[in-house]
Amino acid sequence: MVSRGSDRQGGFDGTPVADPMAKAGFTHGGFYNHFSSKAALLAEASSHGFSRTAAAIESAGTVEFLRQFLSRAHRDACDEGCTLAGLGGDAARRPEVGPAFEEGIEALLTQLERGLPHSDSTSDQDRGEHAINALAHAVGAVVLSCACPDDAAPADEILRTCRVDVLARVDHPDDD
Amino acid sequence: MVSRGSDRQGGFDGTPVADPMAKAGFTHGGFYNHFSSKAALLAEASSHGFSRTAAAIESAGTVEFLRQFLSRAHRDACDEGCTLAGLGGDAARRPEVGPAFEEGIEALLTQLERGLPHSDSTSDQDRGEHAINALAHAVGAVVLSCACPDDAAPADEILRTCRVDVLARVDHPDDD
DNA sequence: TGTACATCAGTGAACGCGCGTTCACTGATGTAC
DNA sequence: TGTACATCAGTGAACGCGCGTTCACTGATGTAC
Repeated sequence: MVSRGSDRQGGFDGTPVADPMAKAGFTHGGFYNHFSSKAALLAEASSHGFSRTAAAIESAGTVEFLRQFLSRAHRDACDEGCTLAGLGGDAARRPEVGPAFEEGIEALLTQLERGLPHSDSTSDQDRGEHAINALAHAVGAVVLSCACPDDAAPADEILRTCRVDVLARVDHPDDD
Repeated sequence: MVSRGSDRQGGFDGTPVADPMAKAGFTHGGFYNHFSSKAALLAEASSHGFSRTAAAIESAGTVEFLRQFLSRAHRDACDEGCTLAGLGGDAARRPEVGPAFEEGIEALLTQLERGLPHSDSTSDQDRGEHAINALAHAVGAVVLSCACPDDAAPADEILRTCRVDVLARVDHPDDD
């Protein structure tokens, strides 16, 4: 199994502003030419992350998006890439990102609701519930899987089991 | 809706060791009589948290535990109490807590697997998968709900929808 | 085309603060005799 | 019972470091004339 990063520290508090600046090829001094504060960067990164997720759903399709979301590759890249993975983390605690998250989650649910396969007889309410359940199930799987240490057996099993279940329910939406 | 804490900061990095010491009625100087480092406190708190969760399942029963887990009261108290809520957060990133999490999650899954209602014909594998799916779905629901700002509509709806679904599937384990 | 000036992204040194950690000290408790 | 001593939890001042933020400065780019 691929290691998910040798130094697992990171996170918002664990990442100095100098880091992203250095990665962009600059020194940290210029940071405040672009953001009013470190928290502002988090807010911007959050809504940008939601936009990218929305674009990914749009281009790959809802079902395929869920499949990729529940892949090992996505989980392993989660620390850097996935906005949703930060949901349970410090992001959710910071008031500055509240609007980005509210908007992002709501848009995400709407998009899933539209994109999920449904029979014609499915009510709007059921569609909404399916979207919520699929998203929560998928997010929980990734979060749980990420929480397991790299070499622990459950990490992959959780992901695999939930991928099978989420996709099965999405493909057969009218079982109860 | 009850506010989930006026200052949402907190988290591991956002909580000085002086805080828990003060809450216990001491000054921060004595901290190192009890823990070798701040990280050691996190590790101890994690495994203690898992123990409490295990005890809660034991005393309330699996189904009732899930119901409470997916209640507003539990979500609102999550910042302080729930170990699982920290899963997606900084806890998962710190190597020191790896063992506590691996052990805790595995024990939790075993306990759920044993406690979930099943018909006699259910295979061991299916039982295991049901436990994983229920846990991931429940964790994802709480994490998502926590990530929504206090007054946002989806916060409660996510919780309610997932509670209904998780409990329904747990009560009728043999639908597919 | 050339000169003067404004703008502004980027630099890197410095400031200041929060907080993890250390440490000399105090005072209470227990034990030996 | 009284005395001397060890132990040890707790105190609070101090240390040191990381890092968010500021700031004077540089150099490039654009514009007016």
